[in-house]
Amino acid sequence: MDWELNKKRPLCPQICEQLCVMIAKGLFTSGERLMSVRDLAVDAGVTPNTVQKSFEQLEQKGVIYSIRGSGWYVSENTEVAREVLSELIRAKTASYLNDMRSLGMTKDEVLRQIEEVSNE
Amino acid sequence: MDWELNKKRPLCPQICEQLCVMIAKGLFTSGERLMSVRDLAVDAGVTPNTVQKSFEQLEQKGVIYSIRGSGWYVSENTEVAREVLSELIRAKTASYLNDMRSLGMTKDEVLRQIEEVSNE
DNA sequence: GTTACTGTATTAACACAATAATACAGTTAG
DNA sequence: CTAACTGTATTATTGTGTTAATACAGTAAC
Repeated sequence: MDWELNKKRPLCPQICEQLCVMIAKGLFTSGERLMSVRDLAVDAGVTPNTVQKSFEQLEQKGVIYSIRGSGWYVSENTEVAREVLSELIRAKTASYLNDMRSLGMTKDEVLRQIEEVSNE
Repeated sequence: MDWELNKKRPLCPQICEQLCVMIAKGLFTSGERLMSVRDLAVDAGVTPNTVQKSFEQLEQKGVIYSIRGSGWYVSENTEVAREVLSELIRAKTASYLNDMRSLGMTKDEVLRQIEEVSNE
């Protein structure tokens, strides 16, 4: 699995995001066990510490849960992952639009820019 | 002047961006003197240190220049500011689209999302 | 029951952005 | 000339995200 983490952004939230995407896509089903903290750390090229923090944050949102000594598992309700993802997309879009507005761009100019950058 | 700096993002680049916007908009003309490092720091609510760094970065790009003991001035060619701004907008849009792609969004879904968030 | 895996917790170290407090050096206006 | 402004440089401190190296505790399989 390729994590292609962006080194310019904090790694912890990126791992959270990618896990949500995978659950939302159905790559992991309800109750399924995830990779161990240590294995995922090696796989993603980060420290176990960072993975542990990511898992804890997803746990707090109800996306996954842990069984001490056994592993981390996907929650019964995978809809939670989809909701977390939707909100994330909405927030990132709002942030992007806010940035563009600060740079003096109108909505139409933004849309044109997206078309332009898409065709590269 | 309201700087409305986003505290979640590094302040130095934000000051650079806003200055470019102002120059690009023609609020400052060629050869015009900018606010002093100290005054702008008070105005924007940051340290003189941060403003100094912002100015130096813009100087390196050819947007402004300094006369020691006198002040900072807008370059003769204000087109440079517009180019810097264009590239910034392009980079931010590319980064945003990359994020959306990582979150499993297609271009059309992104466009729809922008319409949706715009109407709030 | 032992071994090898799990999650969990703690402490130290590092890099980066920013703050804070100065100090030094050049300019400009009175 | 001098006083009050400029830009510039230096050093220390803070907060955050991350790495690193352990240690402890629970689970599962042989």
